[in-house]
Amino acid sequence: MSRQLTEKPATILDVARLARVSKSTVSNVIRGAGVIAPSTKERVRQAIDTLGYRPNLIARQMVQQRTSLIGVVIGDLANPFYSEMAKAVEWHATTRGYQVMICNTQIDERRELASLRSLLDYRVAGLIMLAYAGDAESRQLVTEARVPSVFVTCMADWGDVVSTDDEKGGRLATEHLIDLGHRRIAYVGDSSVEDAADHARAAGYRKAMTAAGLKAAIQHWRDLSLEALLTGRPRLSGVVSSNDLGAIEILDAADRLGIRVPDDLSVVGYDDIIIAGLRRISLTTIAQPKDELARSALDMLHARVTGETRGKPKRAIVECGLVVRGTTARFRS
Amino acid sequence: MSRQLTEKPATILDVARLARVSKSTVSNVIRGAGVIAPSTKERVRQAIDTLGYRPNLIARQMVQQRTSLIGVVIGDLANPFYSEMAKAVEWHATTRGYQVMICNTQIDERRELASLRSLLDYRVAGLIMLAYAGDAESRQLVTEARVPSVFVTCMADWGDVVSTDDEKGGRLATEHLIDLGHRRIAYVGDSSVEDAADHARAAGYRKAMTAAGLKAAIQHWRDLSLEALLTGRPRLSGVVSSNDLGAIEILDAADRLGIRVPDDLSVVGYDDIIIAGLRRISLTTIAQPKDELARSALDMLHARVTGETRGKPKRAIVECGLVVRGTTARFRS
DNA sequence: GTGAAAGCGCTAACAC
DNA sequence: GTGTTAGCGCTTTCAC
Repeated sequence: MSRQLTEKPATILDVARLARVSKSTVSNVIRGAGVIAPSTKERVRQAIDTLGYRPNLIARQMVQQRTSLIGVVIGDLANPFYSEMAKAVEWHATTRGYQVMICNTQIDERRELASLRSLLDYRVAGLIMLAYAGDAESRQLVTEARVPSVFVTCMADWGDVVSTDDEKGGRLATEHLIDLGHRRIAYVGDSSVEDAADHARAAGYRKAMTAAGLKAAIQHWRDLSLEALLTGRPRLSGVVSSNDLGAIEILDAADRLGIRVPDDLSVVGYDDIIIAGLRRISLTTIAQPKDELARSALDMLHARVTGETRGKPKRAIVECGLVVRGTTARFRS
Repeated sequence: MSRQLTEKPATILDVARLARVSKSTVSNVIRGAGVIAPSTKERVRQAIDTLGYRPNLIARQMVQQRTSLIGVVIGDLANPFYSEMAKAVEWHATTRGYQVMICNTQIDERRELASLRSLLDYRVAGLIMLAYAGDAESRQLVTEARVPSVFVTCMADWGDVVSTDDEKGGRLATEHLIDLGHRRIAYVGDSSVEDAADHARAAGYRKAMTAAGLKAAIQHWRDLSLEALLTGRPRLSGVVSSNDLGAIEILDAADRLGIRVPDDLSVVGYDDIIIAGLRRISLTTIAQPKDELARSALDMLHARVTGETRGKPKRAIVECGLVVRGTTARFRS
């Protein structure tokens, strides 16, 4: 442990010299390969210890022609849904012996492209896409590099996908409001949610509305005055938001406009981010099981990386469920 | 761009062959080194394009004996303060040409040690510590590896430090309450805040209290019944929390106990995480300028990595400030 | 201006 | 059981 502090890290050759063996022998004991005489094994161990030697992963991966790096592409780290997912992904990746490289893209095509390029330049073994802006160039880049990719909570036809059943989630949220007696219910989409997921949730909403003989009204933040939505006539009594952050903004707007939640307005979110459970927010929402999404994503990716899975993109669906809290209540005219 | 999809990524040799030059020449045009005849330069460019060639960074960094990797050690990615900081750090790192490797430690010494080991095995050029459990073995590991480290919002005497003036922050928060007429004010520390920072904030609180002739009461979550704290006699009328998340928990507890904020109780947080600004939370707090902390940290680290700075650990302080929102009000008996 | 050659730290055949 | 050897893909002298 008492290497000179002025030296550069010890190499396998330093260890070999000190232990009076060849570097292959050192390599063998490190990797537990072949059969080595207990005495030499011990000598090597000693040498490794006194030098504080640690194998250079860059060098190892260079010769092995594969890295244990996983690129994680994220929409917005400051968005709790993404950061909570990132945490779960990091955990499951580390558990399987991978190291993650996280890139934050703000769902901007240029940044996504730059991130992907950088990740591929490092020869990542695989990609976890927590957000995908859907750029054609991105697609070409990744498919040409033949790097296994799994899309979590977002979609692409050229990689594995793991998500919850978004249509079911949208339906669940809507049916909850319908069951509570609401009739005028709007759906509000958000750009921070990937398009396909947003559409699926909206489709679930529409189905539930139609099945109940109600008129669907699908809105989008992009072209929406929250005030007009909430104060228009006839009065809305329920809102389904495509994500929790949007729902919380609706809560804010309602507070500002003197609309009481849940007395005058019921709101359902989507994601179940941690803060949705705060007493001050207490948001009814559709829970996405983040740990399971991440676990599943890493299982799929790992299977691709090892070659265990090959061929056509696969798809995994994990269950979502309604969590009833304080922002929804029975309709009162 | 039309490489066979079954091939492995093109190497510099493939480009050299196609352009009918040596690989050194290709290397030179890639790196813009030396003087190359425009015609050959063009041929090489063409070859690079048709092959979709991208230099293998692993190989490059192997020969250059240094990486452009930065290890980022985080306490808890699901904690908004950390994830907001992580976002800022990622941004500033990317901007300077680094790629980040994020490790989430839950401020657990064993996980921190494992993360650090992994990061060092990848030969990261530098380390940004957003949290530091303070393990002695961690310290030895990193100092022996001679990897520049900067501690952000946490402390160690063996690396550069960038933080806000925590004592001032604690003082500001406390003085705000005193100015509002509060007399019985408690300070509540939290384990998710690094010890040194927590202590400095508590010290600021104590100074302000003492200066006003008031009695300081420093508590810690670890050994605290929130109910006892809030309902004990004589009644507390102000609380300074060492972080926003803790402050929000106090808000929750107050709501639960029927204590009105800010009418019966004023609460000040620390960090100014995004959700503190939500109308439903509207937390008065001490703002840590996250972008500036991150920028400063990366400047310091970059200067170390390039050798521009050397020698004793440096220290940078960025300003913090009070943000008054809705959880504090004038004292009424 | 361009190329030949050495070598970064390691693994993996393949000899001995 | 252990050592020799040939690279992995790149940069970097140093000749020509």
